[in-house]
Amino acid sequence: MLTIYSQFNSLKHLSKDDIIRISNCKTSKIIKKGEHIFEEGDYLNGVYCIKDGVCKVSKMSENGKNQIINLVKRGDLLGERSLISEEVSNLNAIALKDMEVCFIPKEEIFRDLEKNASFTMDVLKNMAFSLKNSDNLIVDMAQKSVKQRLAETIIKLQTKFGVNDSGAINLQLSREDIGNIIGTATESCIRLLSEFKKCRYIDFQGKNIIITNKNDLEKIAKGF
Amino acid sequence: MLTIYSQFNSLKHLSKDDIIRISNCKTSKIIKKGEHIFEEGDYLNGVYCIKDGVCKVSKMSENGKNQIINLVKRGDLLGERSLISEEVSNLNAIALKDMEVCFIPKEEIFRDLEKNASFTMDVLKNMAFSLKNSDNLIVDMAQKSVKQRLAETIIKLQTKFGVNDSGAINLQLSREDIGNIIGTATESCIRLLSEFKKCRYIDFQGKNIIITNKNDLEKIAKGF
DNA sequence: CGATTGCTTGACCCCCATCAATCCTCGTGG
DNA sequence: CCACGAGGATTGATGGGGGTCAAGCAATCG
Repeated sequence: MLTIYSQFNSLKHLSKDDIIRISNCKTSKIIKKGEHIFEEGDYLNGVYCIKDGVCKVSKMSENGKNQIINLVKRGDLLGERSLISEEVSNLNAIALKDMEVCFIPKEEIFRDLEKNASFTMDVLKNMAFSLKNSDNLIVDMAQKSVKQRLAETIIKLQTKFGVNDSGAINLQLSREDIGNIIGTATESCIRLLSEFKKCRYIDFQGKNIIITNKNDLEKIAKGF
Repeated sequence: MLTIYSQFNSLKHLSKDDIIRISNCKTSKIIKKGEHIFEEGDYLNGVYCIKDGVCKVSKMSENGKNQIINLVKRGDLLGERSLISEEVSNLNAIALKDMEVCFIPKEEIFRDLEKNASFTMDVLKNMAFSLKNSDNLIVDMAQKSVKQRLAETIIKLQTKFGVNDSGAINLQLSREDIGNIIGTATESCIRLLSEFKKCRYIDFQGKNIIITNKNDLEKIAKGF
């Protein structure tokens, strides 16, 4: 459901000097859980490189409902898209855990884009990859039931964030957030989660989710 | 709703020589209405440049339902995404009118991408633009009602394809296709269209749609 | 001129949004 | 240390949107 895989990890194709230059950027920032990195309408004068933590990337619909488009974690870049299209951001980025982010000014990025063909190609490939994921997400949103989407989302969350010692998905999400990922009301989301628990597909550790029957969960995601 | 605007018109930044070289490509093909240009799983050894006609780009969901992701017309490129990520296509492209397409082999595109920085940057910008549209579409699909999506789609179709002499949207779409664009059953789509007609927001010329009250249609699209 | 395909309308019912009430949990201050 | 308040989680009740099946109608085509 979510574009789970690490996007925008384009830095790996930069030369060693480039990486050092970028790592030494002066403006490394701490963002606390719940604070936003940027908001819809902000002009991003660069991109953010996530050194640690996780944030949700979301957008308000015209109906006033919130939709989470992506979850971004350590090693990902943030704001690349708006920078390239040279527009204000159309998305909000809010920390789900305390974060450490490093700001890379526009000029440095564009310098790389101009001089470093393999960096550009890599950005291009990541963008192509994101685009494919977005297209898949459109299809899922349009055609799948809430139950299917929830099952798929749980699986993808585990794939992306892994599990802790108890086997629970290694990311703290409120029920509301989960609802905003799959595009449904919080209550519907809760009801389905408790149904999944009754059927022993999942279990809880506090609010966190433990997948106990991945097979059946996958079947549900595919519509059985 | 749809990503209506011309994407992938990256050719404009190519040098004159490049354009001539590309225009002289030998493999120009005629595709008849209803035929497909490529299918899910096809390996695209290049991109298609649409010289004339319109095609729908769609994807089957795991439920077996069809979702139209985009409509592509004269001047657009097709298959750029799969080429860049060097994967088989995840989409189907089927002609809605008779088409003339020109095939540009992979090697030529990659030659341009390597040598022509402004071409690459332009591809990048188009990709960023597509990505933004896809994100918006995700939000719409997740949060808006079918009625809202239909209203929005009608407006965008008119913006993209213009109107003919009678003021009807200049593109022949079956009810099923419209349903597949907004992600709903054909019957629901028909019912809403006839409701819109009763309310005098739209009218029909044969099967084609004429917008008679764009204002109210826009209000509906925004949720009033 | 049958026959196939697409359009339209009706009936039915389930999924899910919404509103409301209660419970739980955790941080804060007395 | 406890009381209390606020925000999140949960459960119930309810109604409407829209999916689905079915039947009739229009139109296009060999």
